[in-house]
Amino acid sequence: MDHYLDQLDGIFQALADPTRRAVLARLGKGPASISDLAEPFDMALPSFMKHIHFLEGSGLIQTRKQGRVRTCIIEKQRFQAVEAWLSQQRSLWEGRTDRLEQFVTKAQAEGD
Amino acid sequence: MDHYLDQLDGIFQALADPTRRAVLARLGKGPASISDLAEPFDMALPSFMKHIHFLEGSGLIQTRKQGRVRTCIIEKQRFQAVEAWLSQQRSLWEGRTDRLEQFVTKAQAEGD
DNA sequence: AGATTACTTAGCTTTTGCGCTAAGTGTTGT
DNA sequence: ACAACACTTAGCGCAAAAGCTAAGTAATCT
Repeated sequence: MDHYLDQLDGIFQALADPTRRAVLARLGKGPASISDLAEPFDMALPSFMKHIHFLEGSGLIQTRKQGRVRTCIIEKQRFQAVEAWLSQQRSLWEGRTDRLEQFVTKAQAEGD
Repeated sequence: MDHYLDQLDGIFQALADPTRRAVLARLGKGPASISDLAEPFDMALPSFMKHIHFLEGSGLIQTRKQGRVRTCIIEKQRFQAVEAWLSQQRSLWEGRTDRLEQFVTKAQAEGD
């Protein structure tokens, strides 16, 4: 299950930017096109696109182009890497070694 | 409760570096001095100190100097900002608006 | 066909992150 | 007193992040 903790650098880095977190919040409600996502931000489109690419590179979103429109969707499973890391960290405070395993097992059972 | 989500930039940025996550993992087991913390890393001390300062600046650790030794401890409450954000994000997927509040209330009740 | 739309690519600038060395400060051990 | 220890400060260099403008491509509309 090590792979849960593998790409944390990129994930946390992606989450460190408020524009990108806002995009994730928007995508949490459902898919959206680049234009729709970019609209609230006072930013040139190429600049905004870099955030989208960063999010896609970290695996937190997926995108697909149909015609001239690229649609973005959130990748919920990716957030489990963060939850797993938090859980592992917590297990250290609590002096347990079984919590990460519990979390992962539970998450899988829930089909999340 | 907005303050839970306020300093996420710094917190996520702090977590985006493997050296810093390793330091947090070490501190999860208990306090340690700068020298102790630095020992496993093949890095000049001033470079390592920057990581410590970053962690302290983000509020994830606290430090105190006694004599010539600076001791670091982890700030567990700070991790709640991450949990709160995750919980909020999840509430979007699930179309609820009450989950963050539930989480914060529960965390406080546990005195965590 | 031609115009408009929705990105996309290329390239530039500024700021920040992360490493280094060299030298400095204050504390503790002998 | 002096040496050793545990940071601390100052400053440098390189790479990546985060913004911009200008120009390009492909799809869709009229």
